[in-house]
Amino acid sequence: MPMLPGKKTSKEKLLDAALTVIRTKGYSATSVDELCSAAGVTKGAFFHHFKNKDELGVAAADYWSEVTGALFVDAPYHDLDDPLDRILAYVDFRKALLQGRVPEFTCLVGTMVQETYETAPSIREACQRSITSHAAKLEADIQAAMDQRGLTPDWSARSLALHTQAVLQGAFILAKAEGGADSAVEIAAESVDHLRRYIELVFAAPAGSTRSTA
Amino acid sequence: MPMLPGKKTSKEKLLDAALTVIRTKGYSATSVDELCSAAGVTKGAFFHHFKNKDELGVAAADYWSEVTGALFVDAPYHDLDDPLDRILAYVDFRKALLQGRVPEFTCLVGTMVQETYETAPSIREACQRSITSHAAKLEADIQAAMDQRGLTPDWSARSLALHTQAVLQGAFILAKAEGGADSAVEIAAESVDHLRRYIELVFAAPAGSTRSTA
DNA sequence: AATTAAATACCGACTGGTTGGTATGTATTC
DNA sequence: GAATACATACCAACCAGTCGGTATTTAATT
Repeated sequence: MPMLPGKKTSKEKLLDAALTVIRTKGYSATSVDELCSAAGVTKGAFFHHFKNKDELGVAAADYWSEVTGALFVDAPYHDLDDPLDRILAYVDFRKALLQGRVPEFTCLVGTMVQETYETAPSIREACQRSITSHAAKLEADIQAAMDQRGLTPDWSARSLALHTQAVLQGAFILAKAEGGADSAVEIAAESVDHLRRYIELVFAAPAGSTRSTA
Repeated sequence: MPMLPGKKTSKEKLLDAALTVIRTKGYSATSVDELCSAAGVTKGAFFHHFKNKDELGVAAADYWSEVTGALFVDAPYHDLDDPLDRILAYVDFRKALLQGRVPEFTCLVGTMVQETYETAPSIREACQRSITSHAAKLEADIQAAMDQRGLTPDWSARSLALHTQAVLQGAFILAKAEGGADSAVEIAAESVDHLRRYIELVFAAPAGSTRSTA
């Protein structure tokens, strides 16, 4: 269906609106009507593209993976030679994204899965896909850094990759609880700082040896 | 209002039901009617004790602070002499609590604040109180451990205390996304393991790290 | 190139059930 | 007797989802 380029379809407008509205109000509190008026489309358009509200939730999670995936692919840190540098640059990049108001830098799938993990299995799965596929890219660099240093710790590359996502998701919750924009950003950023320090330490200190970090 | 001891009032029954139902379905998706039937009381009882649904949300957050506060006060790790041991024992205790099904070990206020931070300021504030007051108890031990070792790092005791809460909240989100009970618990526990390792490393004070001259 | 058929992309009024909340009543406690 | 602690019936607004209709695009046929 090649439409006029630059002209967004109703489906795209609805998905864009979903990212904003759901991150602001949550999934359950977001009504189909509100989504439609935010997107500037009618209810008929909504139910033409999505069988029901849950199917929009799944599509929104997938769309989120696309949008954020493109953001991280375009990020500059992939060029670095040392895999550990790439990991740390990723963390720095995540910290740099903590800007503006809370609904703008928080994670759609982290928000949605909290509300739907028991009541909407298809949405839960879509959110899990989004998180784990993102973590998998990081896991590759973590494994490379471990191999390069000959590290064989009692934790896996996967667990550390998921841990980074846990810290970020938790930082978002702290920011939401804080409320005010500036202090919320600060609190989230400090958690990311701790995460960065952990990664430095855990890669710097194989049993016994000490190494101060730059 | 001293009633027959052992006989729960409608208010208590509603608050107990709120902890379970809201953690399972989220705040917005939990209807007043459902709360009442889960608690075995009528709607009249609900609106006798709470002006509106949001006021129950606030009361539930406060109640959550009471219940969990009592849990941690009774925990055995307070006896330890070394403040760092107390911190690590706290983390171990949090890890030990990761048992059973997801709605049973996840956090009420972390769930609620995600949905309400923009739409219900009073609930957001109650959730913030709950998180920060809990973190404050940990912060005291962290500060004591820092003082004992003469550590003057570029992070504050408060930021590390909040970071522990971020990791836990993030671990809950990962567990919710994972779905299946066993693997969900495992993923959350591994994040707590990383947190414990970070605290050990950051207090290990290797040569080259900042130390005060006192 | 013109005509037609069929699929796609909407539109917006409508529906039946659910929602948070109210009004009015009564039984019990202080 | 007055406040507290419920109970029940009720309501207007809102909810997700439906349905018949129309405009537009694509494909097939002539």
